[in-house]
Amino acid sequence: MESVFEIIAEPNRRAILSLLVFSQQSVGEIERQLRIPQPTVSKHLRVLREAGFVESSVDAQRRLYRLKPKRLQEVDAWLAQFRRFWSAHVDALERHLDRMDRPTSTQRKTSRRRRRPNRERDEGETRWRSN
Amino acid sequence: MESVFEIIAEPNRRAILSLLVFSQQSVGEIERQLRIPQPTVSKHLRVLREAGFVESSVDAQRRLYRLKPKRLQEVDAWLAQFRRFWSAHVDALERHLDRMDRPTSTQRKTSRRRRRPNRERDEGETRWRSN
DNA sequence: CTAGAATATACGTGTCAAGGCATACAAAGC
DNA sequence: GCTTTGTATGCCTTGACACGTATATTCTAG
Repeated sequence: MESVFEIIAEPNRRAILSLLVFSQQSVGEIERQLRIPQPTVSKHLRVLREAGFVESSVDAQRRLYRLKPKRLQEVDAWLAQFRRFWSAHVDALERHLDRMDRPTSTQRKTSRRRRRPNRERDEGETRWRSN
Repeated sequence: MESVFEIIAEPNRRAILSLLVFSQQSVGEIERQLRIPQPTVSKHLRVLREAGFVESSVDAQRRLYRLKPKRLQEVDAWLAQFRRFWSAHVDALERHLDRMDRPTSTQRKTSRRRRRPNRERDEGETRWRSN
């Protein structure tokens, strides 16, 4: 469980991180807000701390945990490689919509655009180059 | 294994996604580039497809897989809540550096700034408000 | 010094998913 | 038809890891 992604795969850990975005919190506060048993909270905090997502300060018997940005930025960095793709994809979608027949008024007469082979949706496969 | 984060927690799956950013690929091509046994590749592709990360087209006996942006954008959306925090944190760091003694030339004489209680590094806790 | 509050850790258990291997399925080419 | 190529699936084992419960640790207060 070293990788950033395995760490944030756990829903409770993500919840904890989301909590800490606002301000530092003690274990008990986290426990109460998220309704998670205390040992579970402590274990997740340990994982998060050892992974460098959070750090803690001692305040009497309390421990205050707060966010550290570095590791989450790693996720952001990994995601970066796909951003180019997104914009390209959005452009393609727009071009596609532009090519589509609009069911609005002032409809063109016979200008049927060339149909794409066949478009079956979601989870389906698209037959492509079967020539 | 429904959540976006569990899906991308698997290193091979992340590798596959990174590959597909450039262009669509057949199972065999992925297998050869990543040096992963073919059944493993197929299983991961199945997971990715059912989760909506990729889609496939049939090309003769090949299947060409390509990226779909939506799910990865969900990760980006989750990450968004932390971006505010990052900039705030960077600002704080800058202010901190400004307050620090610079070990450069034209050094002040005895102006030792107040030491923070004790600062033990990495994984350590910071003693805070123990008064 | 004792009681209690806040947090951490240990241990046992169940679940789930990844990987290896064999095999099934499908289309192509001869 | 049969063989080859490309891909999917089934079964089994193994290893993480999350959780619950109990207990240890540490600090405070009185």
